[in-house]
Amino acid sequence: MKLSTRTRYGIRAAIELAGRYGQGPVQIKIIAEKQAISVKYLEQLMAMLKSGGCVQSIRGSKGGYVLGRAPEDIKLDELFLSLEGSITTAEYVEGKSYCARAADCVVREVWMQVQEAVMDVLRSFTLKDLAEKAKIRHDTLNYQI
Amino acid sequence: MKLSTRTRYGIRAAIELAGRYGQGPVQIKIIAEKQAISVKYLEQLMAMLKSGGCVQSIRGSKGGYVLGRAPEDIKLDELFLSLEGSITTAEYVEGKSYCARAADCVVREVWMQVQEAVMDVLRSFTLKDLAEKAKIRHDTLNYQI
DNA sequence: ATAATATCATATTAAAATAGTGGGAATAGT
DNA sequence: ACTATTCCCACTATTTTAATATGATATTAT
Repeated sequence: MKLSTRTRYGIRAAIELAGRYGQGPVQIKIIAEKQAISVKYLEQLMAMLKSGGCVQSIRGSKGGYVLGRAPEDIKLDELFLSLEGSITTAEYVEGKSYCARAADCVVREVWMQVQEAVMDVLRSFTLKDLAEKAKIRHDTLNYQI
Repeated sequence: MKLSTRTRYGIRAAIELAGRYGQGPVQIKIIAEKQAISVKYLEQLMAMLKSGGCVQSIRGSKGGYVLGRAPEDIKLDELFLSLEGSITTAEYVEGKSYCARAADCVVREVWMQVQEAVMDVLRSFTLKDLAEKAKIRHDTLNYQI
């Protein structure tokens, strides 16, 4: 139950897209460079985000990636699920007939609550929030405003 | 960020101990049998729980494991940390000088909140709670009270 | 058309974490 | 002494993570 770089990279990439929202497609190599992620690895992460519906792609020359919706409408829980999946496997939490052992059955309720709590926190952040915060810090750091 | 069997098994083993609290040491093979976990694997999990201070061991014949404290004083967050460690690595969340990239720095706050939320949920459950619930269900299932 | 620029798809690899297995030493009760 | 138990360490197998590599496919520009 460690946080994977997959998820960290993926969310950072999405923040990068959010920061450039409305400025046309952003190429993977731009994101990879800015966020210090391998281009080929990032390709796979973008594919996951795309499957999840958070981002869209434009193929061919001058193509790249754009957010599927406005940054203020994309919350982190959605990105997280696209990249990481549920923290508990579907069979485990959602499975109905899993109460063979009583302890197992009881603990299942705990994990369901944990999962809900995680999702609640992630739902409270939008890409817009994070992109703006990152911008402010970035500016502060680099240009000493 | 999937839930590992290590943690699921470990917590179930602790519930088993809680259900037998005050009845002397419980042998690993008893727990393993009741909870359908490999004896040798469980040995390692018990060692982790022991290091974390949640359980104590008694060596030699008629030995076994007992809870380190009363079941009502042991909360799940403690067991979780013993088995799984922090969901984010210490360097990452607790590291101070990690703001090389602005996006990274901003997202760090998210993971800190996630971690706190998880711990809050786990802190709201004691082993006594779970052991009792498991017992009730067990009885209901087996003896049709 | 052709070339250039992208994503897309798939396979392979390396390292780490997870999930176990096995053999015996140390310890305590009888 | 014998037995039952934890303890310790090493080993293995499987899965996941984190890439890397190669080439196909789509789109635009010239």
